Amino acid sequence: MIVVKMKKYVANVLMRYLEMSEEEILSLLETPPNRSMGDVAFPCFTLAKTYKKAPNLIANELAESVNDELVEAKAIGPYLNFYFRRDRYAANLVKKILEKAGKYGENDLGNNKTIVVDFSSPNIAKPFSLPHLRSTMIGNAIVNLHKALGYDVVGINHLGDWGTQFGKEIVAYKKWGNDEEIKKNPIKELVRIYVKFHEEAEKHPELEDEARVWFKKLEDGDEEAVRLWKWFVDESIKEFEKIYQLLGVKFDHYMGESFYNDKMERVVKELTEKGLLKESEGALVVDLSDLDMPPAIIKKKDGSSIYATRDLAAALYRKDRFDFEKMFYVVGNEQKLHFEQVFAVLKKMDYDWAEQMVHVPFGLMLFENKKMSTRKGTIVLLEEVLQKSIEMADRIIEEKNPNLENRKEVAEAIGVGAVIFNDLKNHRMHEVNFSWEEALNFEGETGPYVQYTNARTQSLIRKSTLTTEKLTEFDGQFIAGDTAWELIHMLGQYPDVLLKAADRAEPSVVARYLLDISAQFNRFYHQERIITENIDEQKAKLALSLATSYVLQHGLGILGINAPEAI
RNA sequence: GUCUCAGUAGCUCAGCUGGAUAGAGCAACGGCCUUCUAAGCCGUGUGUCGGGGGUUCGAAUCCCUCCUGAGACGCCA
Repeated sequence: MIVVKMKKYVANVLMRYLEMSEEEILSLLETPPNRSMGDVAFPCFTLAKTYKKAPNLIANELAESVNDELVEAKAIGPYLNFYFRRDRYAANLVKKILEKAGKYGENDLGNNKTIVVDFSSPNIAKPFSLPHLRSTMIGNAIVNLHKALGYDVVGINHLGDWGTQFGKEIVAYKKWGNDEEIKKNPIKELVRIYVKFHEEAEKHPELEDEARVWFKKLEDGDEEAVRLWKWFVDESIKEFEKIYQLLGVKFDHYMGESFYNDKMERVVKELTEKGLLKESEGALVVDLSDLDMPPAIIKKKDGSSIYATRDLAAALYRKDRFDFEKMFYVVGNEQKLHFEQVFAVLKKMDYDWAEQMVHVPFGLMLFENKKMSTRKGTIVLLEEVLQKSIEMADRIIEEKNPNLENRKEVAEAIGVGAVIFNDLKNHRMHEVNFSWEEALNFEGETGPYVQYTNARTQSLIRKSTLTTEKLTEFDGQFIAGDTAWELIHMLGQYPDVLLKAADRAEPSVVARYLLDISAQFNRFYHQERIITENIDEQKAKLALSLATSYVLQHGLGILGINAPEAI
C-alpha cells in the first residue's frame, strides 16, 4: 500500500480501537505544532464524556494498545500523537510523487462536470489597470485549480463593452476627441476625453442626459453610434491581448456584455410572464423587499437596459449553453449586493440552479490608501508595473547570473511572476494597498523566491550524474533527518492544499503553501549536502529534490506563474 | 442611517473551519559563499490577537455589543 495522506492512515488505524467512523476521526485529527510532538495528533477531549474518563488517561490507554507497522502512538497529555516510521513513509511518498510526476496533487473529483468562471472583465475604452489584475489572476487560478481537480472549465471574459459609459464616450469624442491621437494611442486618448467628460459634467449636468441619449441610440442600432462603439472596442481588445499574453492568461470565450443585447428581451418577457416585473418611478423593477434588498432595476425609465438585465441574460444563456454545475463570478466585493440581487431574481424565476452560482468577491486595490479611479486619473497601469518589474528582474540577473541563457524570457517570467504572486499571496478579501516597494521586491515571501527555489532543485538535477529515470528505487533512511522529514510531511499535504484552495476559491492557500515548501527545502539544502559521494544517499536526496520541484512547478502553474529551470 | 468586509509584532500579512509555548516576511543588528545558484541559510521579538461581555475542559478562531477604517445601498458596472 502506498500511503500519501497521513491523517487518513491514522484514522484507519484508530478505527480498529474506537467505535467511530473514518469521517468522525478525520474531523478530529490535527497536525501537532512541531514534529517532535509527532506527525498527526488525536485530541482525546471529546472522548472524555463518552468514556467518563480524563482525556490524558484515554490517551495513555490508547497509546498502549495501538500497534501498527507504519506508525507508533505516544500519549502527550490529553493528546495521542502518532509518529510515522520515517524511512518507510518517506520512500513511499516520494516514490508516489515521482510516479505521478507533474500530476501529483491532481484528482478526478470533478468527474468532467462543467464549471464556468467569469473573470477579468475589463472595461472597454479604459486602461487595464492594477485592480483588474486581481480578477484576472484570481479567476485564472480558480480555472487552473478546477482543471487540476478534474472539472471541465469554461473561462469567460465578460468584457465591459456596453453601457451608459459608451454614451459618455461618444459625447466626449464628438466634443473633444482627436482622431489622430486615437489612432496613435487609443486608450490613452479615450481616457483623456472620458476624464474630461466627468469634469465638464460637474458643471454641466445636462451632459449626462446627452450621454443617455447616445447610449439609447447605440442600443437602437444607430449607424454612427455603432461605428464609434465598434472602433473603441476593437482598439481596446488589441491592447488587452498584449497584457493577457504577458500574463499567460487565456479565455475560452470573449463574450462581453454587448453579446447579450439580443438576449435581454427574453429576460423581460419571462419576468413579465412570471408576474415579477412592476413599474416604479418610471422604471421596470423586480421587487425584492421580502428579502430586505433594494429592487433590481430591469429597464430604466428611458427604456434602455442595465447591467442587471445583462447579467440575467448572461446567466440564462450560459446555463443553456454550458449546463454548468457551478458558475463563479470573480468580481470585486463592491458588487456583492448586485450579485445577490441577480441570484435572488433568478430564484424568483424558479430557477433552482441559482444556488449553483457563486460570487467570488475580493478586496479593493488601493493606491496610496485611496481607491483608484479612471475618472479622477488616479490609476496605476498594469503594463507599467509589469514593465518595471521585468526591468528589475533583468537588472538582478545582470548582477547575479550574467551568463544566463534565455535571459529575456527568464526576466519576463520573474518580473511577471513577482507581480502575480504579490497579488495572490494574501487572502483575496483583504484590501491591497499597492506599493512599488513591495511589488518590486524579490526577496522573502515573493514569487521569485519560489522560482529561485525551484531553479535550485533543477540545478541539482543537472549537476548530478544520476538521471531522473533512475530515481525509482531508493532508501528512505537518507531522507529521514529532521529537515528532510518536515519537507516530506509538507509535501504529503499538497493534494489537500489544492482541495482547500478550490473549496474556498482562495489562491492564497496555494501561494502560502509554496512559500512554506520553499523555506523548508532551502533549510534542507543548507543543512544537508545533496550531491554526495554515497550514491545511495544521493539517489534518495535527489529524489526528494525532484519531488519538491514537481510540487513547486505545479503550484506555480496553478497561480499562473512560470517556473524557469535556471534563473 | 442600513448592510457587507476588515482590525494579530514598528510595517505587510499567515494562523489549518475551537485545541498543546500566537507564527512568517519586510525593516534593524550580528553571523554564514576555496564544496550542490547568497533572489539563500542561521541568530536576536516585553504582541492589551481593536475594547467589553458570553458559549466550554479549552477562544485570535464561534455568539452578542461597542469602537475604528473601507465599500455598497434604483436608473454606472
